[in-house]
Amino acid sequence: MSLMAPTQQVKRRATNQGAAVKEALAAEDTFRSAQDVYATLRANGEKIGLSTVYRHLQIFVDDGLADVIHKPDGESTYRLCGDASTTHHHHLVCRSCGKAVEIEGPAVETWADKVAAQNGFTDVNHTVEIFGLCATCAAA
Amino acid sequence: MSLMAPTQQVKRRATNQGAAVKEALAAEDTFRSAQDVYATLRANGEKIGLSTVYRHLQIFVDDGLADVIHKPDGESTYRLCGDASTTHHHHLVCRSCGKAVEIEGPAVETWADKVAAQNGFTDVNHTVEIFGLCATCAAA
DNA sequence: GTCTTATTGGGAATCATTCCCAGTATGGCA
DNA sequence: TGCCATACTGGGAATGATTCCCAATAAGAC
Repeated sequence: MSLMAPTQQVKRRATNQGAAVKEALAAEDTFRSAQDVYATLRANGEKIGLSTVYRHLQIFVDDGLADVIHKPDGESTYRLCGDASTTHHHHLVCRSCGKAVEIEGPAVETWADKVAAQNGFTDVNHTVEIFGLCATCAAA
Repeated sequence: MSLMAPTQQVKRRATNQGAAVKEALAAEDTFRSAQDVYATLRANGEKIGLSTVYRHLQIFVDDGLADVIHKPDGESTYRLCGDASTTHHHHLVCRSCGKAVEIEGPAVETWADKVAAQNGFTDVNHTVEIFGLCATCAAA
């Protein structure tokens, strides 16, 4: 989402908690809320605080390691994304299980820029999320 | 955004408060938060409660009179939209002043549907919002 | 090992939004 | 025109996610 220049890595220590959060996210290819990740970690016996989970999630986003999407109900959900920072992309998200598929739409990008320019808008970015029911959830 | 069948109007009374909220929204073509609308109304001497503002805003949305967009920070903002219910459209929003321009992108619609179908997703809908700085705000 | 300081976590604080419910006002009806 | 059933109102409590604060803890450099 950020339009800043590539975030330069700040000095950052390697901690168990940070690794745990990353692992939790890596375990599934779905968008998960901070609360959810926290619950999972605790249930897993991990010793970690909620604040810390939020902190790391935010760091991942800042570092371009994770994508965020805000569910319609306002909750923020996170997911690790391979080369998210290098490849701008969007998501097709299952509104039931959260499973997400990365999608690209070059046409959409150019369309967005064009429309913005035509209306005199600058410093533009956009959000495109497609919600639906994945095959699995639809069958259930 | 809803995929339901056109909401059938429930019996609904005409009240001063309801009218006031609608007027407040109609006064400007920008997306405004409930808190914002509430503050404006009160500042304007209107006798109305915060709950009531939220209530009417939600009603407008349900009735297809208004559009909602969730700002990246999670706050919900509302704006009256002429024939929103009949014409599916998106918005180009100024991230500074909230001013919004209605835009259409037939290509985006079909693209979204196609991508979803290819991935086995059903019951699909999507959100597309473009944020930027309008000419006025950019100049300031 | 020691020291500097980033990191942690738990509880308080914030904030938007929702809930609850007794009081109020609208619309229908006689 | 007056009355009644009930939709609407609003203030404060409740909720829930997220942020803040800060003393205790633990990386990592020398």
